[in-house]
Amino acid sequence: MDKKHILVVEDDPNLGKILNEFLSAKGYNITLAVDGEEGKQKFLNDDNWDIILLDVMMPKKDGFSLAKEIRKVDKKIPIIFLTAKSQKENIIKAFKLGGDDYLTKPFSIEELLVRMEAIMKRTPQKKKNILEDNFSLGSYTYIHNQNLLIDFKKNEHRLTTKENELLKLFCLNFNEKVDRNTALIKIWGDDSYYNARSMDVYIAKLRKYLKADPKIEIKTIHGHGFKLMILD
Amino acid sequence: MDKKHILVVEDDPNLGKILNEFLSAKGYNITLAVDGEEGKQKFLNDDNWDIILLDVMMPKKDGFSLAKEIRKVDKKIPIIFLTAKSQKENIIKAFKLGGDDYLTKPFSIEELLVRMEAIMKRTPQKKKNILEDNFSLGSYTYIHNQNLLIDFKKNEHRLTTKENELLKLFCLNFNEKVDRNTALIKIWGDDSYYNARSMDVYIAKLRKYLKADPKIEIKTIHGHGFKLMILD
DNA sequence: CCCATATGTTAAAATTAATTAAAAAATACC
DNA sequence: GGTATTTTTTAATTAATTTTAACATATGGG
Repeated sequence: MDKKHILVVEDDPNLGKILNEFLSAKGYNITLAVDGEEGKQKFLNDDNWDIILLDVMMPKKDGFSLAKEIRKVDKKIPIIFLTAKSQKENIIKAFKLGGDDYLTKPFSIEELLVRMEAIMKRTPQKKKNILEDNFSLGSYTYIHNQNLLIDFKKNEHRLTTKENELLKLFCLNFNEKVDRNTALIKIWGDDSYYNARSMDVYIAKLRKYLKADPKIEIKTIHGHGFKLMILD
Repeated sequence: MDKKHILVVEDDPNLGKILNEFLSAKGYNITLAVDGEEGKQKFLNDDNWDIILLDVMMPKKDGFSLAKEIRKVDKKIPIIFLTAKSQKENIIKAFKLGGDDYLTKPFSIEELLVRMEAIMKRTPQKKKNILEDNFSLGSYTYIHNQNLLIDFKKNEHRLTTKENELLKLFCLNFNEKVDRNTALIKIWGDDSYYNARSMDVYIAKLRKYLKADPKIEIKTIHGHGFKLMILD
């Protein structure tokens, strides 16, 4: 799964709910905590967060204190403060504590979203996004940065850009489902009808390249996407 | 290296002066432009910027248009918008254009500073923008400031201006994709059809020069650009 | 079981890139 | 200042890649 994980620490249940619904709908994975203590628990409980949204005024432990504690163990995780007060000193303090942004309530939730995304685009991916140079795929060897797919007889297929991007995406998600939309947006930029048909053409090409090894399969998950896997 | 370079594009001379004095005092190197056109000139004139501050409403070319043009040649340089209006649509637009922050005037200059620093802390250090005089490229040595490409047999290719600019751009982005548009705008000044054809001719010339070492490749990324890389 | 919709396959069309040669423009030389 | 030389651009041809189209087949809900 490559959903981003967001920890939201917010004591106002209304705002919490709105954030949860909106951000979930945008494809994020939300965890909600209702006070600073719980926020800390949940933060420590997982080490897979992509960004943290912190209310400043909260019961038990305020957002600034929590941020300070988070920064002791994680210097890099993006933190955005959400707060009712917006005195200058507070803003400065928020950034000095290592915060990445500071929004004053009431804020536009869309603005929050674009600000989050702006920060995350500058944050290195934590994922196993790196495919080894020589990826062993059944009896094939796949060298993604050379667009090369080599079979056991050393026959080389030089992949085109699109073929390569698609195969790379499948290998990065080996044994996991890749949604049609995910692939379309990542590779084609949008998921229009014709791009979808184009992708189907490329699926066929990849299957043709890979058919020398009957154990390798690009399985169709009807209505959802594909899964590259090896049968045993 | 030492001082960070900031390009400030702001038509209000008072604000320009304040920014200049304050940020200079904080150890930054400031370049001021007073309208969008001049901003573009200065931006293209140097490729060593760390961050850009853009007023939105300006004579000749507004900040959003300038940002769009800047993003054509540099996807990563941080951009902060400074503006009098703060309608929601504008904020969203600013971020969608690839902006990193959006401050509404009048803003606290200290807040601007901490926001700038928050963004720059997430921005990878620009690579040694000045290639070493002797850049080792596979079995070649490339001396960019002498337009010289020397192969392992000490044969020298004297590069023309365009050949040199293109190879330099590829070396500065070694192992990374260089978009066609980026190259066209940086080297030819605009990305018209004929300039694109001209660039293709130069790509062929460079490939010819480099073909003595089969490990060096200028890889085509169809629909996007090129990537200079060394195979292993 | 039927139907609407989604996917598979192949071929043709459209777009984009590579290559080579010739024309035009810029520069250097006398 | 005019001519030779070099550099860059334009043009024309070929090749590669991607998209569109047309038709075949499969899937799952009703």
